[in-house]
Amino acid sequence: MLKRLKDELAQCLSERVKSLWGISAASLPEIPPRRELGDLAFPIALQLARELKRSPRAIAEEVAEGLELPDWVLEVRVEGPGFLNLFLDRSRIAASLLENGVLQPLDGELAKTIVEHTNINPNKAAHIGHLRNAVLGDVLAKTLRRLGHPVEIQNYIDDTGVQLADVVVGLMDLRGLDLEAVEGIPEPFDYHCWDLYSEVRRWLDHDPDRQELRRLTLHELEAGSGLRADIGQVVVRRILRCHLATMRRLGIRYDLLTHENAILKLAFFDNAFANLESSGAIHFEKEGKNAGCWVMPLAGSAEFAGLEDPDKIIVRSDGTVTYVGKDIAYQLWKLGLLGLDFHYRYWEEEKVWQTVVENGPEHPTFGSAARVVNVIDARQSYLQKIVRAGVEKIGYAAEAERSIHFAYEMVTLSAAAAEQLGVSNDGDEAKSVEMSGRKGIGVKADDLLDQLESKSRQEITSRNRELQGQELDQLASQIATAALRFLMTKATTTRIIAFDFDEALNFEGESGPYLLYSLVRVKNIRKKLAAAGRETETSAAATQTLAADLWSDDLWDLVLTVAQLQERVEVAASTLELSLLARTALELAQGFNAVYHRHPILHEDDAGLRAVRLATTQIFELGLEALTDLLGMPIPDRM
RNA sequence: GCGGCUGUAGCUCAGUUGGAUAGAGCGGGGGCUUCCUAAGCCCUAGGUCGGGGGUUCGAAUCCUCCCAGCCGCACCA
Repeated sequence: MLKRLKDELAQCLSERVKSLWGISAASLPEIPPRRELGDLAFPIALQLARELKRSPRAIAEEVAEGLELPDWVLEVRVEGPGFLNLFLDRSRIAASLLENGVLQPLDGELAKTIVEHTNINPNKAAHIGHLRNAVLGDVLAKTLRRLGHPVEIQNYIDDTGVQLADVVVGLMDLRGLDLEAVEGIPEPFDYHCWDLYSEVRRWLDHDPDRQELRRLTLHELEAGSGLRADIGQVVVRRILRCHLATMRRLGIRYDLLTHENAILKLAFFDNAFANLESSGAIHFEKEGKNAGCWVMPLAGSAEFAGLEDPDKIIVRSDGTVTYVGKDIAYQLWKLGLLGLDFHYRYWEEEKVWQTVVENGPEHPTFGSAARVVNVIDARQSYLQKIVRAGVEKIGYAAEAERSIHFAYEMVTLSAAAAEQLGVSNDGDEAKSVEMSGRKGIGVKADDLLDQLESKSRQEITSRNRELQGQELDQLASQIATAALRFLMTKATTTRIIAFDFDEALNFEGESGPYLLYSLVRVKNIRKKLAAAGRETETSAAATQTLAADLWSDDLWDLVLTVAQLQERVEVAASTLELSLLARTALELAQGFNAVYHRHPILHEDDAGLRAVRLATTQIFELGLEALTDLLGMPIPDRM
């Protein structure tokens, strides 16, 4: 809501400047650092000082003199070097937040967005690096939906790749298991494969002749027939079930699982190839080191300046298609430009749609989005750029523009975490260590969640000794989920997270539990007020009539932050910087906890003070609940 | 070599389009519980914003040159 007020004020000011000096000037307000300076600050006089060759303060004075402003601005002052500061009608703004809510969908009909995330290779347990991807993707999807975008969430399953092939080789050739034996491996199957994968990698490296087994397996996986393909299918199904269960612990779900084998079987690439060839995006190389390949030239585009090899191979000399080639075809499908569709089947046990090769039953429409956001870590920026360039070269410049790579930095293990896991970091005491599925180095997602739940349980029982059983389990799970999701979202996307056990398991300070705790406090206040027979809330109408001096700066600060929520959520969604949501949530909780100690409600006898504190508490709750909802943090009833 | 990211308190990090006294958490020191849950609050110490130069009324933020670290630049994904 504040945004509309800001725009209106900016308009007033620019008209004022125009009438005074005939200059067009636009100035957006900032929030002054301290509340006694005002609620909104326009630096317009500072910007004009040069042009008008006058002191900023004098300009500001002149603008302020006789300035007509909307009636919810109570006072205008010139402050500091020449800021034009405004004081707002606190009761009115608070009332408006209670009346209209704190977060509205955007205006107009919005086009469909596909958010693709998680994309874990189905050959081992998920680790905490995968969690960063899934949490960011999920928070983005939730945020877009809340803003009114239709969103389809996809999870891409590479069920024909080398990683899967290696595990199949491990099961069959290293362990000597048949189909039935693989089915019989006890849970947790993903943990079993985690160990097997690193073991088979060593086994393969040990004797180069064994590479032939991998090649054979890969071939069968791609063809989709043979015992190796059958065992591969079992592995994919079992691992996928583990991954979906892990993600469900975090409240993460998908609309569609897209399987690579369907892309191959349905010959998606053939269509894409025809487009790539006829548009001249790729050509057949007759000589040189890429002889026999179909390549996409990248030279000439500034984006790819300075590459050693300016040509990207799309079809190999043996006729097989590279990852990038398949991904271009898939991206075209997502944008509705391929002219082919998958078949679909509903996976009953997992309650999710997945792509299949044969004609399936009635299904919802998938794909064909106006915008596609691929959540993939920053190491793959180069490949994502090529995919985008491919779409563009075919002639879909606008669609390429709406193919967005949501890049984020990876999760590594802090030096301390590496040491606790017994992983070497090359003798450098302070160095963090990259995780590696191939080497079996990493913290498994379920292990971390278990630890977080155990810690939560311990904290809860130390305060609520009577709690046990299902209720305790649920609270512990909620708190663990919140802790983890907050941990993954509070970091800015450009920063590598060096995962540390102590930090992750710390429930104090800048943590998910800290946020939840402040909301639980609000619930408790309401319970106690009800028990004492007092009003449990202040209505919007009553808030509007509260005397201005009841709003102390600390209460008002909280309201003002909530008033900025809409703008911040919109910025977070459009810039893909979701840490802004987490930071704002933290700012609210910190503000509230301070207010909580200074301004008791239950034990305050003055009705006016009780009303204004209660109104502030309600507004805080609206704000923080909106944010925790976007962050996917469940709110426990007690802690 | 080319491209991307990073460098801010002992540690982990925020810092909106250049603005008012550079902030938070952890850790350190000190305090707060007959009163809505101490997963909390308050006080305190701690800074050459990697370095030099420049633009500006004003620079952590923009430009430029250095220095350091991480990532990427396959007929792997």
